[in-house]
Amino acid sequence: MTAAPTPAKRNPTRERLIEAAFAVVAREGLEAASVKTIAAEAGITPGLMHYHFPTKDALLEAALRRSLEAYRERVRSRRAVTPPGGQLAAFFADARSGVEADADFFRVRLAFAAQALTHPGLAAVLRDLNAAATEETALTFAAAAGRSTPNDRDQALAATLKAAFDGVMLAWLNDPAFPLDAAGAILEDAAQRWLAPLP
Amino acid sequence: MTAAPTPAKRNPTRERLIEAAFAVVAREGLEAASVKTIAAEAGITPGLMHYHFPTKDALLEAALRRSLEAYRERVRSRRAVTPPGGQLAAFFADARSGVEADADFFRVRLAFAAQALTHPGLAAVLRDLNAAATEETALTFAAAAGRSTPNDRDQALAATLKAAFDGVMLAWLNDPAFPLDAAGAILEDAAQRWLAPLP
Amino acid sequence: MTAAPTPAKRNPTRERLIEAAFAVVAREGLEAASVKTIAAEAGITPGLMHYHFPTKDALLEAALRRSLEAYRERVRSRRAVTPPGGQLAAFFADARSGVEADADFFRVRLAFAAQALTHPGLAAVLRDLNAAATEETALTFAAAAGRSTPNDRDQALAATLKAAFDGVMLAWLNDPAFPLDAAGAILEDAAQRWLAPLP
Amino acid sequence: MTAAPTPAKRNPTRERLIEAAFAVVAREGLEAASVKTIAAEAGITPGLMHYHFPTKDALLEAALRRSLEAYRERVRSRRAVTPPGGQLAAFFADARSGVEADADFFRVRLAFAAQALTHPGLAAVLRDLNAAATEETALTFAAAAGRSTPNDRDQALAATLKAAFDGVMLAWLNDPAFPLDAAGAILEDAAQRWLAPLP
DNA sequence: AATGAATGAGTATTCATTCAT
DNA sequence: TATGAATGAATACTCATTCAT
Repeated sequence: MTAAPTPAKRNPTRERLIEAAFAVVAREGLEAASVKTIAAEAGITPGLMHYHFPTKDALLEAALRRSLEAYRERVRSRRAVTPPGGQLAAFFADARSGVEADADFFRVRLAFAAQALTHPGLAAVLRDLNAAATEETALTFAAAAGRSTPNDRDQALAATLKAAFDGVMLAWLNDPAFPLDAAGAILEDAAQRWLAPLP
Repeated sequence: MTAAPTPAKRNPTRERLIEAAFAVVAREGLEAASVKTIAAEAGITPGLMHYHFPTKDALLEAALRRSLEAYRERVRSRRAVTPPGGQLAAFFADARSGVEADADFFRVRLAFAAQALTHPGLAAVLRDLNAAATEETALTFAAAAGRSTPNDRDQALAATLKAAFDGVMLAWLNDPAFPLDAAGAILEDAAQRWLAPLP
Repeated sequence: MTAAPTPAKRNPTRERLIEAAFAVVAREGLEAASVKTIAAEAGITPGLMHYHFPTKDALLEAALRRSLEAYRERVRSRRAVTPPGGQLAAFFADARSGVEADADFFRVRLAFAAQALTHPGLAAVLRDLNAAATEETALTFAAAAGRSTPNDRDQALAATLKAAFDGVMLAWLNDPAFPLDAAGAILEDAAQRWLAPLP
Repeated sequence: MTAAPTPAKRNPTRERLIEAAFAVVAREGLEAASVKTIAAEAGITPGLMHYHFPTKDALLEAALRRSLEAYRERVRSRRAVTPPGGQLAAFFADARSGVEADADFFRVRLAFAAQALTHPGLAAVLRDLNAAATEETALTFAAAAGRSTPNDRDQALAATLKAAFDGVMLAWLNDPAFPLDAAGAILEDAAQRWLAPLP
């Protein structure tokens, strides 16, 4: 009895294209992500891209979707292994370590976010996946506050902190001198205060 | 004795080009900001652009610089008219109202921020002007805390809040359902707590 | 003893391809008749086309040949059932009704006629099959004039009327307001006068 | 006092493009009329074509329009110089000589007629210009019959003969052995009979 | 007999830039 | 200052064909 092959094994060229698109956008930006460049990165012919994807934009969207899903998966798996009580600290440690580890991911997301301002289709993808990631984060905060399901405050906090971290990433990507540690501390304070308001 | 003419009067075509570049990027994004489109917006011929600017990128950089200077000027003039004691509240009211009022400015900045990831020249411009804007904001926070010059904590807070607001902008531009009011409250809390830590 | 299978039964895929090519050319024109489109119409894979035909042009030529043979067959069978004396009237009634009934056939022929101007191979096919169809028509005219074999005048009349009807088709296909009835009457007059010149 | 420059002198590149498009379509067919080929024929760069015409189709349409206008002008000027009474004979002599002289023009028209079956825009152009040419021919027939303005029968005859001649052209272009003289005689008979029906 | 993947040449179009006037 | 014409390289995408399976 043979196990079902993974998607990557079932269609290796398609996977290589998605990874190549991600790599090129992360390294050189969306502007440089021509079909020719992506195909070269994937080691294939430009024409073949259009066999696997109807359009260059379809490939880029697939790459964005894939990278955001991977990000969400990382957040989820961290939550699963973190003991109750340390959730909030773990989130921040995580986010801050991710700042350095996942620079490529944020770079790609920034590129798409800028593009999305004028591409409604892309904007919808970003919106959907941001919502999913925010929901994931809200669960973390709810758990930190001892709730099993997030309430409105948890949702708002999750959306705000996610957006704030994105902004911090943007600033840090542009200027490595950005005070990352202080930013983490400030935002962590904000989260704690919001979750447990003073009497 | 004749007064020095304003820059706009001294070289009206150059000014029109800068304004047109800003308008096109704000409305249609960097991708659509071709020389042809910008020239049409300015009411001139594409060829003439190269008389006033050596390259298209030089024009775009000028437009970015101009828009950031305008932003900085707005922040500065607000600080001048705000009575001491209300500085912090004013900053937030201002930033939050600006969220809606200055959407074009943020749109343009986001477009350039994405571009800057792979354009060192642009990145330098953004870095310089971001630093200036942060400095301006730090002065506001210092004043709110009764200091005449900002200390390190003021600087870090200014950098963080500026970045956080940028991220909130990004999220809100992508999804109008973003909880803008809650984000403002959370970040204001963070600022107050940071400026006046509990004993 | 088994009867010989019809061509269509002997090689159904090949037949489907020929019919699909005809359908696509009739509906969307030669320009749109790509291998991909024809294969989709036939419900097969583009690659398979090259198993049944060496090139795309060979398939198109087969489709043209097939459609002209079908047309010739229709003319022949009409002649067989038309009583002597009514041949001429039948030919015109037939041609004029064919104008509306066989629009697809004419559409395809027009497309190929244009193509044939620069494709000697196609031109030869059209020449051969036009000659056969003209011969068929000449027999009709000879019969109408009481001759068992066509003479030169019958041949010339057949060639001319066939060409004239083609031109009328072309005009009518381009502009449905074309006076089809008057054209039929004019050409019928011409035929009668030519077959039975005044003394 | 300088005379206004002719259009050709005022914009020579545009004119060269129109002539080159016509020449390429006449010589090699619409299929081969790529921007690259046309530009090479005109001695310019492909990119420049798009400076003078928004689209390849716009250029081809201009070429078609120009050639049909030239044809109409030829018909008109013949009518002007032909003495009354000889109009009909002149028309046929003319048409038959045109068969050989204007082969390029007919070739181009056939190519466009085939294309027009699936291009509504082109079809409209052909319709308009065919109507104008038919109107011109109807004037010739009316004059031959001693009328100053064409009646319905003149119109129908003009439309029919024009279409019939187009069909004859098509046949003759495909097969030089086509009996052109007989066709001319047959159609001339038809015209005379239609214009002056027997009592 | 049939598929799906791959290629390489070809398509129209856009672009920043140059330059003579 | 300003224009209009011109270039050459780049763009996404299509196509007929090939081939291993």
